[in-house]
Amino acid sequence: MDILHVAKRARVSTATVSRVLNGSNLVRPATSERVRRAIAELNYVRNPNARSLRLGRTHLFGLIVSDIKNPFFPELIDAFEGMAAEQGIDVIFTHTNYDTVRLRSCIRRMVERGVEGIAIMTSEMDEEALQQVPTRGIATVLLNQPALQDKYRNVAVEYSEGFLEALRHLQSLGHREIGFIAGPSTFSSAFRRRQSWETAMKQLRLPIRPGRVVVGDMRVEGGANAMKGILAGGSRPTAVLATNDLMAIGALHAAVSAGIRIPREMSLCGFDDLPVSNMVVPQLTTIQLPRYEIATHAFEALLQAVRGEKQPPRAAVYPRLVIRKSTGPPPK
Amino acid sequence: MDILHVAKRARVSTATVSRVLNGSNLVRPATSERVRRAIAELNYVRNPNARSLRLGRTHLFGLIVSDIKNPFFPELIDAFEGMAAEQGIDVIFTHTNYDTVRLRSCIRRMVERGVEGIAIMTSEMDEEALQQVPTRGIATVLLNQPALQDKYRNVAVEYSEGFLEALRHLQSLGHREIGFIAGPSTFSSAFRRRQSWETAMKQLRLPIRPGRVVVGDMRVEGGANAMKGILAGGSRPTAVLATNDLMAIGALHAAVSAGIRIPREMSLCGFDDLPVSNMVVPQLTTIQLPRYEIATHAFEALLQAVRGEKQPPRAAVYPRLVIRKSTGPPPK
DNA sequence: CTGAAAGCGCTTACAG
DNA sequence: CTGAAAGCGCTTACAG
Repeated sequence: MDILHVAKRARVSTATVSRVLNGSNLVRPATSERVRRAIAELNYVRNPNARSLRLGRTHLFGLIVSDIKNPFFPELIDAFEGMAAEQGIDVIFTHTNYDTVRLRSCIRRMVERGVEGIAIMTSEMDEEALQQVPTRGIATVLLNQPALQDKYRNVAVEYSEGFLEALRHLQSLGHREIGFIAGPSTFSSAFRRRQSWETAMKQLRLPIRPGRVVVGDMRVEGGANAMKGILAGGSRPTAVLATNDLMAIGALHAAVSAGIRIPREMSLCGFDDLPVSNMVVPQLTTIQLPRYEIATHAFEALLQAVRGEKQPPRAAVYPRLVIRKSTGPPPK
Repeated sequence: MDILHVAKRARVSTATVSRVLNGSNLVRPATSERVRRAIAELNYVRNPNARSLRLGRTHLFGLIVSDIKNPFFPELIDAFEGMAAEQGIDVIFTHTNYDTVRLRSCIRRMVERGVEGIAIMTSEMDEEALQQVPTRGIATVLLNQPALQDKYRNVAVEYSEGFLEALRHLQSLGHREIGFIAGPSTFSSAFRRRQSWETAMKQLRLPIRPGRVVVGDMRVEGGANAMKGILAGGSRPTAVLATNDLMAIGALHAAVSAGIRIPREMSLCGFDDLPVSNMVVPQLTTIQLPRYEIATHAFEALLQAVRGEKQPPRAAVYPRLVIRKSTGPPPK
């Protein structure tokens, strides 16, 4: 009953204190001033639970990512949290570790906590886990889940643009024989990237040779192994594209260990543009996934939903090539 | 009044529903079962605000870091969040961007949200910003703020151990002329690291020469510039230690650009053991700051405080050397 | 084992 | 411009 303390000290009713707290303009300036002083003197902070209970609003968003240790996410989280802070919204944060079961419990926790919106920025998805959400009328936005975009807000990633750009770059440098380090096709995003690569290859009439596509585990090690596989193969490609930067870096290590100089003897291109890709020698040419934009679209979608504004046209995000030092003309 | 819905459907009072919800054992199994069914059928989720208001507990912790994009933090956040989830505690998350003013508003937001504990894992600190916290009886734990450890719980980092170990390693390899890339002494952690380096140098009777200590901005660029400075100087050290990995990587770049091979012509050692340090070629020898342990100590301290357990002996964390490929014997 | 009722701290129509 | 009072959804002594 803390607001009562303030009220007594300022010799007004709790209603008046509440009005001051909420910036109502139907309080006489002098009264308002008295209340303000009492608040300051008492170092009063209002109880958010009572307020939320009364108002039926929590000003809380939930943010779920796969794995905060994956350097893809921090910037996204950073941007999301920043925008929320500006709107007076707090965010509770959780990660699934790429585990669908954990996804469910993450969602449940958020629902129980009474969030008004959830951004599920994970690559793994489980439609059943989402069932509990719409029931409660909680706004939801997903990352790159085209299959679900009729039911939930979605931020789509248009991979093909990025691959086309990268392949054009390589082609203009003179490359034709281009390998690909894919991710496990059980990861929907890895699967989608591989498809986009193939489409782009065909569109540019570049040959897709058997043995030129090797699968890695999405981590540095996997990239190194994949590169070893490529090098062990018969005719060696003059350029290699990797599904993500971590594997591109692994591939770089393997190539260097095998005495192959990058880019003089082979060009290498990653995908994501993680901060690391700029710290490695040679700095990695890569396709940048615009993380900041993803965060912005996701947050805006939630904000609009919560405000009851009509749903915006589906948000999409376009990867772009960042040319650095790991690509160059093929050896003669 | 949603619990009433459940009560009606199960033909009991709200008190009974509440008891079932809270696992009270004074409910007849049959009744309990009926209530459970009603809850499931109605897809009921209890209102956390009403509950918290009544109980006076929020089961919410706050976590403040400097900058989530700094690779030092994600693992810490990850571990903290994981332990919280296990205890049924949610965490609201915020970052200061190394800005003391933002620190204040971060703390304020957390206090207003009613967190039961705050972990302030930032290098910058502002004692005044903390004033508002203890007033409310909110448990607080800081990272490496020895000056404040009588008033707040603190996780101390014992830098000297790490530097001694690294310097011994270099010394045993045959190095005597060792340079240091320091951080701005306005950063308390950079200042502390520099002091520890000096102490360790003296302890091992290694010479500290003028011009061998260069200051960088803690980022990759700063490290590169610092290394250029060192190379421009007269007598070149055979080994260089950097205050953090990012600057060590910058130094590596600068050395490579200058045609200096690492470690053959110069040894390089970082500090932090960021994931990047293992991805760079050559892989970086570095002093590992145990992020997971920091998170554990911080969380435990908060948990104990909230549970009213008596304060544990001050927690400390010891950096350890990780030897990789960037250090070796000095050139003849 | 179960229910009626008070109360957690706030906000807001309603009345003046 | 201000106050008295109801009510947000829960939990828990109290009484039975």
